[in-house]
Amino acid sequence: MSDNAILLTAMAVTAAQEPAKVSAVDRLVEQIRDLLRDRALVIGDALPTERELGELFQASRNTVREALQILKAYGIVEVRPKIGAVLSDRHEDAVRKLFAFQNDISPASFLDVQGYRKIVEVGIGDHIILHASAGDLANLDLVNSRILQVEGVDDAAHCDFAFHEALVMLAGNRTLLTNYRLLQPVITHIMRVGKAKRPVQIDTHQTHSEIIAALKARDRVAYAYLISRHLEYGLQFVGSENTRSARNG
Amino acid sequence: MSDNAILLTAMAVTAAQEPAKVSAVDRLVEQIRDLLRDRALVIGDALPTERELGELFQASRNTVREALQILKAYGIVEVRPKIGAVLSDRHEDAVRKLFAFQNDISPASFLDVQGYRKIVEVGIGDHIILHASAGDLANLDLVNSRILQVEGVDDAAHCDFAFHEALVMLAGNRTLLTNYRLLQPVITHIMRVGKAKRPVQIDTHQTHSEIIAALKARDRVAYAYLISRHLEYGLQFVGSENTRSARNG
DNA sequence: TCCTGAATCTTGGTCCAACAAATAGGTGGT
DNA sequence: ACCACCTATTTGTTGGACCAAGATTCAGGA
Repeated sequence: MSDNAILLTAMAVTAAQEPAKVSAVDRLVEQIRDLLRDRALVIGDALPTERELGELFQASRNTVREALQILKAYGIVEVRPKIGAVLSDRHEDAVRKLFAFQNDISPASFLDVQGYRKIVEVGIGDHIILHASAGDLANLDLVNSRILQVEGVDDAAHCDFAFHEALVMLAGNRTLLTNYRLLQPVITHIMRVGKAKRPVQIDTHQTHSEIIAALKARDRVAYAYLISRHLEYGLQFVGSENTRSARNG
Repeated sequence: MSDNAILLTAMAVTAAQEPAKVSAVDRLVEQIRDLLRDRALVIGDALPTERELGELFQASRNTVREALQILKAYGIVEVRPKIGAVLSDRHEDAVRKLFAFQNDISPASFLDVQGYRKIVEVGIGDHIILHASAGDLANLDLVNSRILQVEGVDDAAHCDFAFHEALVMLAGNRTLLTNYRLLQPVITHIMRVGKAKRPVQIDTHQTHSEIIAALKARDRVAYAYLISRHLEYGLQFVGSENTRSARNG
């Protein structure tokens, strides 16, 4: 139940040193979060109206609105006209958006992200080989087959990502999966750039198939080799790509 | 009826295609971001005052303030009384805070996070062994030695984390390091819980030393074994640990 | 001239009142 | 029972007001 409470307490302790001088807006953010917890609201439930919140916590409606903007930026609530603020499940989207914000995409970060993927996707090989069921691997085939059925560069990139995401899923670690998904905008962007140079759906599908085959054969050396080569292969197409148009969305 | 349905659908489609209806606050957020880019401001530079921004973009000061709250939540700007909004480098902190928000801490996620660390910290072994200089490894010794000089559980946990962070740093991948740091609150919390049961600074220092020795010997098998055992060792102390709540004020 | 300290001015923090826009929910007609 | 309309409520946005704190200015003394 109060797992969040534990975390919040820990965060508050680490972020101590604050001499009690806190703005009304920040106070309201905390109070509204407490309200959510106390009332045990679930996704979709509505908060009190802005005026009610203001009266409840002795604050002006403007202050309430500023607090709600923060909660909204955090993906905790969505505000709809006439309805008011409702509890949202957009945390992960908010985190992803915010994370992508800092990654101003440059050729250097292309290399860096691919290096990250290499560490992760090679590293999970052992776990997949030891724990993945035949059904899991068949599902990989299914996900991989989708890339043959799409046309645009955009869809192909998403299918490509879906395959690698499915791989990471098989590692059976939620933390890793969450972190990997954070990079989705960057990774799909890399894939788009690569596929824009030359449409290689069939090649991609073939390479993915070989990777799946290595997993089915429980051949960890082959898997590590194939996935490494696969990730390095994509790099040659993102050489000196000008990506000044890094808009998030 | 079907006519109406078709009409409504068409309207919905056109409305969806056309996101021209955007709130003034969101528009301001974009405009201010454009302003930052156009003026090529650097960290510490000040934005125009709230009143000037309002006049510049034809918006009320309250609207400007709501936009600034969002930018502040994103860690892009910090607002200091009398100075105004200044460009901030707290973006990573904002991401970390937001990320920690969604990750509840439960025994299950303790296990999960340790599993993540195992994948990552084992996975980077090869790179460290291949690329780390003698100076890098000497620096590891230095970081490790600090754990002997602190007393409290809190400081010990931070030193412990600093060592593992230094390890990840040696992987030479910024993306990985950023992701690893996202978990800092959770990881240090795990460490605190473990160390609270029994203070083991000397043991920790000894184990870290053995890990460094394996790296110095460029022995990848020994490294993988030692780091795995080290991470698994910590798990036995976080069995059913919860009750540390006690809400702060 | 240079330093100092007080007066002043600017700026963010908060609140209030008002209006516009949107829509949930009721109301009445068919 | 269904549908179009109306109303009241709620968010969206604006302009203005005041306060406290800090930056700026400026006068006066060494």
